[in-house]
Amino acid sequence: MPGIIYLSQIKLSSILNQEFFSGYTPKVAKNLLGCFLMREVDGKIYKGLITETECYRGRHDLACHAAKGKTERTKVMFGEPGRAYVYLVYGVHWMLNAVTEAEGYPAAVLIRGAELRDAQNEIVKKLDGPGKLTRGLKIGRSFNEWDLTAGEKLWIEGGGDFKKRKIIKKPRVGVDYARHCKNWKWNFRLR
DNA sequence: CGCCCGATGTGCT
DNA sequence: GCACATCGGGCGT
Repeated sequence: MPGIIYLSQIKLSSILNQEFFSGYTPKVAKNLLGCFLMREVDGKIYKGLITETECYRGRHDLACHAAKGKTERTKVMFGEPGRAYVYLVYGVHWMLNAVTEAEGYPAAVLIRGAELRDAQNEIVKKLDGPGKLTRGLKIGRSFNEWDLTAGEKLWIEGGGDFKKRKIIKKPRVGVDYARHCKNWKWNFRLR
């Protein structure tokens, strides 16, 4: 299992499992802050400390793609938690989401920002924006429906002391069309 | 900082 | 066929 560090039987870092993703989406979105988005490319492992996430939840959420029902594109959001939902916006940018909640309930967390860190945990590059993030980590359509809990190619590991850092809540980005839902403070950012 | 607009897959008509 | 989109880079203020 890649990336797991054990010290005197204490698990310091671990791959997030399906149970983690099966929770209430705003809570999962907040808990993902400070976790590490891991990506393996040609045998090299890259890690990004997640700094910004956004919650999309249920058919009643007009900003959520599932509000328009289950389609070929959105069906993965109705599936099992812990899968990746990857789609294209504006014909240019790939968006990486983690599917959440119980199977059958459509919801996901959009990963909007991360800090690429080296082995010394120093910031190498800021991937501040969902499109920049997928470009920086070479994530594209092939990862749609990817099992993020398997610990291969693309997965997420629990963070350390991130809960001590303050979380800023704001309305979601780019969803002005979503009527009353656009005001919901479901964008979460680490300060 | 704000505005503009490319570039194209998706879903509806 | 066509309107619209979970954006980002570039340029002007």
